Amino acid sequence: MQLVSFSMPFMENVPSKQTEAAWVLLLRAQQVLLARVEAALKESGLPPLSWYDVLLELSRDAESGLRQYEIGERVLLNKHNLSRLIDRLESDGLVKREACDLDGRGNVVKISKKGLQLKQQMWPVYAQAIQELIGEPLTVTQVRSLASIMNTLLEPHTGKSE
Amino acid sequence: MQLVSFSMPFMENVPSKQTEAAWVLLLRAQQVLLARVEAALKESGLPPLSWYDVLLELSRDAESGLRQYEIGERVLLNKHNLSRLIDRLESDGLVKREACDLDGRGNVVKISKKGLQLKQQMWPVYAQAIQELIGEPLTVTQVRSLASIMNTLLEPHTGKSE
DNA sequence: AGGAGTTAGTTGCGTTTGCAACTAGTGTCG
DNA sequence: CGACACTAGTTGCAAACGCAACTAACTCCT
Repeated sequence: MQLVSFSMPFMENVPSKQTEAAWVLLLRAQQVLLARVEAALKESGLPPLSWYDVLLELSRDAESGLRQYEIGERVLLNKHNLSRLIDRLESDGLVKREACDLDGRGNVVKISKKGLQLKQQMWPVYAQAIQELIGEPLTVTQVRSLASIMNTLLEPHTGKSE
Repeated sequence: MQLVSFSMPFMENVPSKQTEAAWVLLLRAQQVLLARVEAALKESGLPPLSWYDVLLELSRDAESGLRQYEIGERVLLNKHNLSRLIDRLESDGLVKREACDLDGRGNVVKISKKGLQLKQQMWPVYAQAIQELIGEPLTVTQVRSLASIMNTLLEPHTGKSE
């Protein structure tokens, strides 16, 4: 068997075994953690995480409200799904769509009293899950390291020089 | 404003700001990365990642095949969805269900020639995406750190002592 | 042996997602 | 102004997912 320990130009795009392993672990861990969070919410009779995400963003601009596309940007949801997610939130009385003066096609979404209540009701459950799943198993250093790595992954250009 | 810098018993379940931030970043990063991988596959006219996952596991036991529940364990997919995922794979001729001698209710799933081909066709696209998304932006140390942290998250009991 | 409980896998149903087509209002540039 | 390109949001349809109910076979226990 031939060992190739030097870097070969035509292999540049192949991930190392370590990289591959890290990816697989990231995939699995996120999958498991997310499932646990969703399970915790459901166990408490609460709606899924995506609802919280939207409510949280809306609560940050409770008076002025947000355009749908703004929510989409913050929550990383495409407009098709968002449109219907807001339908559901609205039909549950958690948010309210209002016509937008400045832009006749769009609308402004505002969170309602009930929406704020639900958000506050979800937070403790969510918070406890985060603490159990991230805060407790990891050291403070690891938490910092995790945040830093995820930041790099989200903005690859701030990463290592090539 | 009152600053609380010492640990208070009744607040144990609340994540620190850092923990919360790390979780949000993890959520977002994984979401973005996964979407990019799926997009890369689709761009090349290839099926979604979940197909690769299953084909990969099956290729590891190509001759003997795997029971469905075994696949489910490895790929972290519940049986409901798995059953239908295998339906799709089978109707595309990528895998084949065979009656199981040892257990009359179950069946053994084996990968086909065509399945192996597809798997090999998907790998370069997948591999390049992993390299671009993980390998390139991160240093070797970060990759190792990422793997270690994800491992800890998957098996909380091997984490820090409390 | 035989009945209770358990496990493997499928199926039906309602919800959610993704994709593409569509409406309607905005902006731009001649 | 008026044609063209663009953006915000909705809707229809097909695929995928989650849940619960179901069949069938295995295990255990007496």
